[in-house]
Amino acid sequence: MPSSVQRKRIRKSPADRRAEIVEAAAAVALTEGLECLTLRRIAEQLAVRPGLISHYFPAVEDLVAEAFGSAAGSELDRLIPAERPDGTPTEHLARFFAHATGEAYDNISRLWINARHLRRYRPVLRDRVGVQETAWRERLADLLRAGVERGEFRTDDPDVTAMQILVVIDGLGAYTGADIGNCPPEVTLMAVTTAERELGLASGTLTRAAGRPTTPN
Amino acid sequence: MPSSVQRKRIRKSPADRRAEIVEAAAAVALTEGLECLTLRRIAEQLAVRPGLISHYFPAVEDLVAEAFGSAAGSELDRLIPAERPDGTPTEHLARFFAHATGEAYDNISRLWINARHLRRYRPVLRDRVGVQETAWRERLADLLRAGVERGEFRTDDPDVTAMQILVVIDGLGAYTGADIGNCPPEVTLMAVTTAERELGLASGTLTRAAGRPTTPN
DNA sequence: GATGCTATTGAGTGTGCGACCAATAAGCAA
DNA sequence: TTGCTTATTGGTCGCACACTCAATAGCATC
Repeated sequence: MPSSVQRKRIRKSPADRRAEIVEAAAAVALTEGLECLTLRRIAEQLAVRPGLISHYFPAVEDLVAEAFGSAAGSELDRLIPAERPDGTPTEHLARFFAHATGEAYDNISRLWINARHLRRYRPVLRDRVGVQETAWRERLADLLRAGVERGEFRTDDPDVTAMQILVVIDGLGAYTGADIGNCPPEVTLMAVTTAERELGLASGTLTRAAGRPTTPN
Repeated sequence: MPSSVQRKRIRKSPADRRAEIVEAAAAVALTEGLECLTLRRIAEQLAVRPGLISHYFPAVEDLVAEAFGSAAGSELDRLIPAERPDGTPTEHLARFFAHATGEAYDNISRLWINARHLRRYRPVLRDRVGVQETAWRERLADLLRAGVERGEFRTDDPDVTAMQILVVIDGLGAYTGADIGNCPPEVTLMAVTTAERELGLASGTLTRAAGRPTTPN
C-alpha cells in the first residue's frame, strides 16, 4: 500500500521526463516566481528525488531559462496564435488586449518583471528573455502587418508600432501587485489607446471588437 | 600597525551609525541589486562585523526597504527638486526627461524593476515601493500643475498625465539591460512624445529646452 | 585618571541551497 | 526467465544566509 510517500520508482524515457520537468518548472515559475525554481522544489512537485533534476539539468540556471521560455512561449501562443485561420486582425488584436489587460494576465506580468530582473544575474536567462522579447514583438508585428494589408490598420512601420504597444503594456505591468485602488481609465486603457492612435483606428474600436472572440474561451 | 584588517573599534552614535548603514545599503542596492543586501555584504562595506548590522536592523527586510526608500527618494530629488526657485516648468520637465532617458538612469531603472519584483515576497518592501510610487507621481504632478498655472502646459488632469508619463518611462525601463541595438527614436523618445502630446506642447519642445539646465550638472 | 554605559565584537546555531557520485532497481531485449 | 542498460535514488559535501547572545572595549562623564 503506497501511503503518502511514493515507494515504487517510475522509470520514464529521458525525453518524457525532461518535458515533465520543464512543464512543472514553468508552472512553478508562473505561480511562485523564478527564484522558487530549486532542485528540491521541482523534485517535490514531481515526487522524485532532487538528484534526478540535477541529472537532467546539471546547472539549475539552464532549467530556469528553459522554464521561462516555456511559460512565455505558451502564453504568447495563447495571446496571439501563430496561425489565425478565422477572425479579422482587428478581432485578434482586440482579444489580445482583452487578455493582456485583465487580472488573468497578472501572473504573466509578474513573470516578465521577474525574468527582466533576474537576467541581471543569469546570462543564460538573459539570452532567453531576449529571444522571447523578439518573439513577442515579431508576433504582434505580424498581426499588425496582416491588418495593414487588409486595410484595417494604418501605420508606417508595424515593427515600431508593435514595440510601442509592448512598451506601454510592460509599463502597466510594472504596477501589477501594487494596490492601485483609484486608477482612472485613461491610464488603465493606455495600451488600447496607444494602439488605436498609432493604427489610425477610431476610439473604442478595439474594446468593442473584443465581444466576438475567435475561440470561445 | 593596522594592516589590511581593521583592529581598532570605532564607536559611533546610534543615529550616525544607522545613517551610515542605510547609505551603504542604498549604494549596494543601486549598483548590485537588492538581493545583495546581506548582513555580510554591508558589514564588509563598512568594515564592521555582521552582528552590528543585525543590531540596528534585527530583520534584514527592514534594511532592504529602508535602502530602497533612500535610494529612490534621493534620485527623485535629483530628477525633480521639491523646491524649484529657478527655471520654468518646461525647463525642469525637459531636464527630467534628459536624465530619465540617458544611460545614467540605467541603475535607477534596474532598481525599480528589482523592487517591483521583490515586493512580491517582502511585505515591508511592498509598502515602501507604494510610498515611493506615490511620491514620484505627486512630485511630477506638482511640476505639471505649476506648468499649467503658468500657461506652459495644457491638460485636464495633471495627476493622470503624470501617471501616463511614468507608465511609459517604466515600460522603457523594462528593456534596460537588453541589448537593443537598433531601437528607433519613435520608441526611445516615447516618454517625451507622450508628455508633449498630453500637455499640448509642440513636438521637440522638451528635447530642445534641455539645453539650458537650471543647475550646471 | 577612574568609572559606567553601551556600541561592537566573536562565536555559534540552524536552514536551505547547488552540486557530486556510488549504489540501486526498473524495464526492455535476448 | 535472465541479463544488461541506465534512469533513479540516497547520501554527502561545502557554502552562504539570517539570527542570537554573552563577552569586550570605546569613550563620555565625572
